[in-house]
Amino acid sequence: MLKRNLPPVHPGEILREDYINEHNLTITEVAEGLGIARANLSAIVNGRAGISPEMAVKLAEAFGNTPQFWGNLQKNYELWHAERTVNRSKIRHFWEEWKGLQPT
Amino acid sequence: MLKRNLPPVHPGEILREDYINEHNLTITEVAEGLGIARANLSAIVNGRAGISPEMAVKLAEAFGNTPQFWGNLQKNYELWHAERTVNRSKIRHFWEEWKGLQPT
DNA sequence: GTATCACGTAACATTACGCATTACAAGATA
DNA sequence: TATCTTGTAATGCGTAATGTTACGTGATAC
Repeated sequence: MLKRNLPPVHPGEILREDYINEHNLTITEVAEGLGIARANLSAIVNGRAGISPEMAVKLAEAFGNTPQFWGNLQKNYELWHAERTVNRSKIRHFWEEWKGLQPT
Repeated sequence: MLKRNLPPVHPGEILREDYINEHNLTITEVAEGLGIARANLSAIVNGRAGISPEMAVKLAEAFGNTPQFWGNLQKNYELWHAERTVNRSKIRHFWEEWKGLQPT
């Protein structure tokens, strides 16, 4: 298992570079194709909004991949930031009290 | 790849059954161990709240598994509901216009 | 050269949700 | 009976996603 030290790119950046720019699409064009507002898509690709579960489904439908793909990008992004935000120091380690029952 | 037809259990249910009940813990006890309010944990295990990224980190720290574990449970739960909520009928299939460039 | 249009982004309002605080009901215990 | 513990609901706050509206910029039409 490999620990990442570098912050994962915002899913919106991948959306912009690998799907919009790569295929010479515009934000307006894609927003219309997804049935959402331009402002909404603009916020996503600029990192000012995340990819909601509903948006993940729409993106998958439009770009021929899975909602899991977009959901994973978003989840990894959020978890990476949460891991360095949350103060773990005062959390009780229940699993150490179980001696031999720890899941992976 | 296997398509699930049955709704995934709410992550809070797994938390309650496999971690709290299984080890004879109480909501009060676990909430204190996590450093959160009882009401907060109660809402989660009763399906009235989801597991946030921050909560996933805390649960992993307390129970000896990974934030990814809890994050995946939550993501799968949300995506399953989003898939049957979102109206895909009017979404443009950009990938069909790319002919041979579809990602998996 | 000015007017119009398309495009991208910001501002605002609405809605939903995670979380803390508070209040309440039920059961156990002194 | 009174007090304490436990679980849950109600309330308020902050944050975030979304749609609508507005604004600035560049291209195109006249």
